[in-house]
Amino acid sequence: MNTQFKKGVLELCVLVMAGQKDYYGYELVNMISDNIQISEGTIYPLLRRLTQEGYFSTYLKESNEGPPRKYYRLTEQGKAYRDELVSEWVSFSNGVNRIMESFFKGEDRS
Amino acid sequence: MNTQFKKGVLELCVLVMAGQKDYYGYELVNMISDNIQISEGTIYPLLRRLTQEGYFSTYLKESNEGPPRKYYRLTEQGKAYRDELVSEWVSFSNGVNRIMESFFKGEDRS
DNA sequence: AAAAGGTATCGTGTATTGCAAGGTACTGTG
DNA sequence: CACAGTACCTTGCAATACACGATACCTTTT
Repeated sequence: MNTQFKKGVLELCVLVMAGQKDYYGYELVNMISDNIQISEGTIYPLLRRLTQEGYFSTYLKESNEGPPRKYYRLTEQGKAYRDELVSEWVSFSNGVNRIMESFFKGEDRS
Repeated sequence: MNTQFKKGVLELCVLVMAGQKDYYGYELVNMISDNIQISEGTIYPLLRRLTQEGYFSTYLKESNEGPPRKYYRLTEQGKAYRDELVSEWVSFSNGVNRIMESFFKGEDRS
């Protein structure tokens, strides 16, 4: 899997997912890796950065299956940033699709 | 515009576009920037790298509107790489869409 | 209680790549 | 000649995914 495709998009995914309800890190890792090939070492630094930037608040909660889990809650600032990112993503992916479509017309890529 | 979204995707766009017919650099810059905000400083180094990696062959052609144009032709190796990238992009963007869709259900993002 | 295995988090260093900024040079017009 | 438009190129910086490793807790087994 091309690692470059993931740049910025994983941030978008995390923000969108955490906008629905609070998740803990390991849970996000597993949910994302069901759809995209990623490793833990990618998500944890990302969550830390987004928290430092004020987009997440965190709290700990005990678990009966292991150590306490750190939950991530999207702040108001985080919601605004998420909406901005989503909007940019829609605009960008539309641009890419326009390019791809017009150049695949009548092309069989044999 | 989030610069991170573009990582890897511009390479994909250039390869797909040049797969149809030969283009010169300035032409590619203008065509892409009609759909996505980019600058020359992004595309020229990209074309040079892809040429060094054997995905493009180049030739010069005189122009009556300015200096000679350097045309880029996709090699067989380039076509194989392009097809691989396209396949990975389809797989990746489907994964992202699955995540986005499932988390925007019933979400009004007020 | 010691060992093993799964759960959960965090930090460091590296490689890739988009971009701003700047430079070179050719052609045709005023 | 000056200027605008065309066309190409290079350097240095910033962002960030990932590999790798470390820490630590819990439950079950021996």
